Amino acid sequence: MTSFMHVLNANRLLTELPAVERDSFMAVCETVELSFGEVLLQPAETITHVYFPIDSFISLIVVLDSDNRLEVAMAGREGMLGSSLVLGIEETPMLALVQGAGSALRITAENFQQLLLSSPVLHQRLKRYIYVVMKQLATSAACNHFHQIEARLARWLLMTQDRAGSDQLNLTHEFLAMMLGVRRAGITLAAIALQARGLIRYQRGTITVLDRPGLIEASCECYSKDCALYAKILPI
Amino acid sequence: MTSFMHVLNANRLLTELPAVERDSFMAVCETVELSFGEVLLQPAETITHVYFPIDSFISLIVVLDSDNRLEVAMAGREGMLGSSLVLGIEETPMLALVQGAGSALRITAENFQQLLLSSPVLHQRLKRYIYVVMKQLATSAACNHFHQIEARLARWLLMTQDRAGSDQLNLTHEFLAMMLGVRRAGITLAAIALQARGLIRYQRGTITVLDRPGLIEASCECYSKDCALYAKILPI
DNA sequence: AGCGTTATGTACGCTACCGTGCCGACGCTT
DNA sequence: AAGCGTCGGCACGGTAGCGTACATAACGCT
Repeated sequence: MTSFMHVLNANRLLTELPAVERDSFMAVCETVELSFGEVLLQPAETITHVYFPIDSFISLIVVLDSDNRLEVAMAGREGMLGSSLVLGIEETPMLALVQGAGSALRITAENFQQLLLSSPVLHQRLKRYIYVVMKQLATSAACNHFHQIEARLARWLLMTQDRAGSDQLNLTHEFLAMMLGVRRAGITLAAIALQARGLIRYQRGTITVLDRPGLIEASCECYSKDCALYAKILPI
Repeated sequence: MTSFMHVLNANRLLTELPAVERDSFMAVCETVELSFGEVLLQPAETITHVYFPIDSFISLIVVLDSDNRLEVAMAGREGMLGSSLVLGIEETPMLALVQGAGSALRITAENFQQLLLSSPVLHQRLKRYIYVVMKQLATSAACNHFHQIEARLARWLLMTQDRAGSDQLNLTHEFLAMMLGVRRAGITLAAIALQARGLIRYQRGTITVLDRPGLIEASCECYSKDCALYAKILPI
């Protein structure tokens, strides 16, 4: 039970719940292991389960067509997958891809909707989370439009590091190119530049963050703004 | 009273409300005139009023810094301004600029939050609206990233025409450049191309849509997708 | 009619990024 | 130890859009 509470507290949306709500939550959730590359939801698919990552994290990707796809949001320990159920919508807007393997708490859509009715604190917190996501989506739109690959790459690495909880990230240039919606060669050039500045080191599918403050310096302000927003709207 | 009902029905989020909810709404709302260029909300400002446009419409703009701004959403007769209050958040994520003069229904933030508690149908409908906006924000991010100015301009004109309810739009290239986050000269070239194809005609701050189907053809699919999404999630 | 203001056309060199394709290097498998 | 698939470096020409600047044209005011 204590260890289960520990698990609950590992997702930041679930901390600080009153005992009653925590018990209800525990009664219906299960722990699952997510593996890298797993597709949890296809765009416009019906949501069957809601996920609260613990040490895994998930990329939310807009698929325009077979050639054009772009990651627009991430959900790790600080977020969730399936938030549209909070709005009463059972379809998902985007492709959900497991980007960091690990565990997550899972609830069926039905149980989740029941739970919301009897858990005002959780419900309120999740609505606030949706606001954060909305604002981040809006900012991302502008960021992807105006900022250059190198700065966006730096931002992306920082966001990933936060969620992975490690300075070693298993990522290929190919994968990064898909996330940022650019050429693989474009990532290579940006990565070379960041490495030359001593901010990262990489070889064959592994990127190590060497100088986090330097990487923040190299990223656009969108990273810091995102962090500040989350801290403001969803404190602790 | 009949005319007031007419006004209520003029905003698509307010149609089809049960009589009780409509009465509560009418009791606290007022009609206001919005003039072009008026700033209704600065980013991160506290929301004092919620607006339901009737024949006006509002641009929601992300301001990254003084040079970089980008319109990411529009609210006309089909939408509202201040939806974050539905999520229990009193701050606004973006700059709200009146882009089409006209009238709107207005409610104070306080009254609006009261109203939501006693109006389940309205509340549900507004949550669905938030979902639509979220998905549109995500799609916009990808659209602005991948699609070219000419297609984006066509899309933007169509969206504006829908909300203005007229094929005559009062817009300068300068203004369009700000909305799309591109150079004024870039708009001029795209506009020339669209005019050469006989889709629009323009002179000194007025753009006339001549061939709507053709313009849809020239736009990216994001326009049709947006329309389809709204129709699916918020029918009638 | 004349004048200032605002809107649009156009031109310049420049940059970031594209699509593609090739090569070498690494590391896993057998 | 050899082989093969994956990953990263690099190079090519091409293009969309940038920043800037200046010229022309329409309108509105006196």
